[in-house]
Amino acid sequence: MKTKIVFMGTPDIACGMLQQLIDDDYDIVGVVSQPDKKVGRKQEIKMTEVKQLALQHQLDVFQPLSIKDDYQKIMDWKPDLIVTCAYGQFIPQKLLDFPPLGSINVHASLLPKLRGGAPIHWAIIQGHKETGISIMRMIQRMDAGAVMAQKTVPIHEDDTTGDVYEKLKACGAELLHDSIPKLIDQTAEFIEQDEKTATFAYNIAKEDEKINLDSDIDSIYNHIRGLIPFPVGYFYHDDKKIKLHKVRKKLSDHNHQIGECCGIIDCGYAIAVKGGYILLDELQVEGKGRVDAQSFANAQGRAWLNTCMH
RNA sequence: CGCGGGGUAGAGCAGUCUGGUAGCUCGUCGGGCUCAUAACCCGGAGGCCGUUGGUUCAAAUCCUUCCCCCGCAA
Repeated sequence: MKTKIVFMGTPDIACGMLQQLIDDDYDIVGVVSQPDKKVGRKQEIKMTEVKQLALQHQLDVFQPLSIKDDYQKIMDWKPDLIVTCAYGQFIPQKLLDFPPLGSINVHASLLPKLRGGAPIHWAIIQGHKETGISIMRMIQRMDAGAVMAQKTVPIHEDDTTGDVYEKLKACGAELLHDSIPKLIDQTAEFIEQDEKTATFAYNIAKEDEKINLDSDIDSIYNHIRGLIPFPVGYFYHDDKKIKLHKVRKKLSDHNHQIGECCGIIDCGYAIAVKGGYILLDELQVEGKGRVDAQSFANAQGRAWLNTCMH
């Protein structure tokens, strides 16, 4: 008899895990996701990525506004196991304890480091050289349950959050594929996390997206690439917001002011900072479209030469 | 009716307030210079100035209809 699983997740990365469960042919008795939200200027209703994938496979989808009191339906599905990944709500202990095989979570960091909602972003912003996937038992405290499996993934110097995200999505699916059989045959070993070394990676807040040009070049570069492709970092020119979609860095001595626009260097639009230049390859001025460095330099960037970003 | 910016040559923009010859940088094509070049010089092609209606002798520019793109807020 196939193991009955309820999957709970919301954004795209969770789709990697759900897809793996589908490929591994488990009996997915239901999928739980956050309620659909209105997005964009037109406030159109958008289904969560997990819901879209679930519907493609004719799976039952449940979207409680608050799962705190609204989870009877999940128990009615009678799962043997609950698998979550980036669901977005705290799940009641009663529900976590309900499945015979328990409830596990796939988290994109090497726990106990970077507990929370944005582990990939913060791993890069903080300049980590590696991160990974952890699969652990769910408990009430966020990402604090005993770990049963971990796998490390390297972060290269120029990786963006998008790059690492892709690696972790694949890595997570693989680890999940290997882990569930161990739960089923009771061979899984759970190791408690060391609370003393726990760190946190809370969701990216508005103020986290503002790039501080006064920092050193590595911190700035890490900060920017950690926010690519979403939500994207920015700084200002006068009162215009400049979004940074694609950048490089160039270590170099110079006599420019911090934030000064220096025109095209190595095919990128150069902004002087402590220790070198941030080379913008793709940027976007508030109210305008996304453009490459050369296009920007042809008009706006030319007018801004010798003025400063901040 | 949430607030705001914008639609002008293949790309990025100026010009709009104050109506009167379609402009800049890049690309592209041709020619020149050079040992050579992504450099430099000369020349050319390429525009219903988003759409509808109006005002005017005359509209990219002023008023109006609709469409589309973007930033913010949610």
